[in-house]
Amino acid sequence: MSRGGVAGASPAARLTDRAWFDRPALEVARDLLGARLVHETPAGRVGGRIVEVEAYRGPEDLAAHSARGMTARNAVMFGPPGHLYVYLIYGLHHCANVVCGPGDKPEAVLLRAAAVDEGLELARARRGDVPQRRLAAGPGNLGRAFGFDRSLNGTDLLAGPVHLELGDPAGPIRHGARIGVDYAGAWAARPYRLWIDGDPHVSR
DNA sequence: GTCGGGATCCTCT
DNA sequence: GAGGATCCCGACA
Repeated sequence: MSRGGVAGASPAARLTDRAWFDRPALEVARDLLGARLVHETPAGRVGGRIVEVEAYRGPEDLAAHSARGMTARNAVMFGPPGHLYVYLIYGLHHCANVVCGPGDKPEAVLLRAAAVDEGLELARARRGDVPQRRLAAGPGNLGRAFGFDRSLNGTDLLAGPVHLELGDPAGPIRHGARIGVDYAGAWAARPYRLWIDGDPHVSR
């Protein structure tokens, strides 16, 4: 049942199985809850447990960037799974997605919130003086706390500076409508936002 | 070349 | 709860 939890004495192993990402976004989203996200830079490491995500389905999902076909911006979504798709939103915030599958299907999981438990000083230097629970609450804040920018777009999660360590969620998983995608009609109401119930690090 | 909108966040009221 | 910040990207002429 365990997917390699982080609670044990030995440190969690880096996820290096490409096939793990080669699944529908909803499956990957569920398994990302409780996993750790780590970004290593010359300035240091920032790591944290993922507590909130949103799944974006293939091109039929009108809320997904892949809905209008491949462009220079979203090309990473159409590439192999297990890569990072980073884009700038509102000219201010970098949002990070995990590209998944299955196969060539351009699905992805938006990382919305994490509980930072490593590199707190570095994360605070990037975010300013905010409570620990808010360091990476919301996709824009998460991107800033982890030091994500467009130079990381297309990064291989199996070999690059950003990687994942699987773990189990510390509470029940809840589902709800995605945020900020009202333009997508009925797709906006689908319960593709997943979070760990009761976790104080969730964005809303 | 120009224009308009966006998977957000923070501050102020 | 409302509105501004801020700029890349895509659509269109």
